[in-house]
Amino acid sequence: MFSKATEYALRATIYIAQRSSDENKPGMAEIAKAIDSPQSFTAKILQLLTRNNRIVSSVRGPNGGFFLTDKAKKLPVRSILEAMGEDEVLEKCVLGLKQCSEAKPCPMHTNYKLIKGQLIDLFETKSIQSLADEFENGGAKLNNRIK
Amino acid sequence: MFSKATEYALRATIYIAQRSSDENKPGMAEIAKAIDSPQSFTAKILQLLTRNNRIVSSVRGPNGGFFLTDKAKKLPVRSILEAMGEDEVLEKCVLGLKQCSEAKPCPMHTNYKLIKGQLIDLFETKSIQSLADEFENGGAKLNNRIK
DNA sequence: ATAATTAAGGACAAATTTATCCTTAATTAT
DNA sequence: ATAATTAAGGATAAATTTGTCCTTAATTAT
Ligand code: FES
Ligand code: FES
Repeated sequence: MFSKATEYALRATIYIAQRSSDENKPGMAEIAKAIDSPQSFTAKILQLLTRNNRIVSSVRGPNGGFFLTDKAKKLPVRSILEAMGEDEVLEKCVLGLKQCSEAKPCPMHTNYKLIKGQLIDLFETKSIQSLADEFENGGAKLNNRIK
Repeated sequence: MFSKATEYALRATIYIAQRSSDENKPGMAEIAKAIDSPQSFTAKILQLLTRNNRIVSSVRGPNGGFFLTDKAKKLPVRSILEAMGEDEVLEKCVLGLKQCSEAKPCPMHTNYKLIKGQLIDLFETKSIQSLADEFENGGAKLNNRIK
């Protein structure tokens, strides 16, 4: 559904949201290990998310790392997709027509639009914080390396 | 959601299902034009779908082209995804964990699994024929070039 | 039989995505 | 101030996806 880059972006952001505080900010090595992603590539992705502090914030130097402002934590998950330039996936025609519309629907449109609506709703309603909470409770994981 | 290759595969197969008969079998040029896809690339994709007549059948020579057997028309749309080696998209974890499961759910799992279930159901329940019917009725399109 | 037509298939090219590595800049601790 | 730490950023490479082109094989019409 999403590119690897966006998957890493989602997992990394959720991890940072849950693990960062004023005293403790996770760094690249920790994050990449926790979400099971290639470190250098994930670093590049966090650079995107950090531009203008749109989603993620960071500090350099000893004890530096990444964190989310309270404001950022309240953002809908969809804002991560937007920052990654991949949120059109939610609006796209499932058969790849140039636009998904009632006016010129593809043969799957009538059935798919219901699912599409729920997908959009999910990504717009759920906040980054709410996912971090699921992670914190211990019920949800951000990796599943075969043990 | 799907690769371009799979999008073309879906549109091409639906088009062939509706337009082919014993007397008239659409050829590559016609198909690519009708579904607004690059002809040579689409030809490669139809080669995949034609292997062992899994989904699409073909005949070479004058008045040759592509068609679907009655049996093939009854296949679920998911079988096209399978032939394209892309049906794991339906089962995948939305955050890219190696497996989507109740045992090790990601933070979106609880919400996403409902949508996922509907997606799987849609692709397993809908037949290629039923989509061809929507196209035939004229209500559904397989392209939307900006006119 | 011959020529024309059309899909099959191989080789290759372009574009995009994924990934690594190294240098620079900022910040902190000493 | 100096050294250590950590993110930012540039350059580049590898892998995958998307796409084209040309030759071959099968079939049909004449
Ligand atoms: S037009 Fe295809 S899903 Fe809406
Ligand atoms: S584990 Fe992520 S969607 Fe099921």
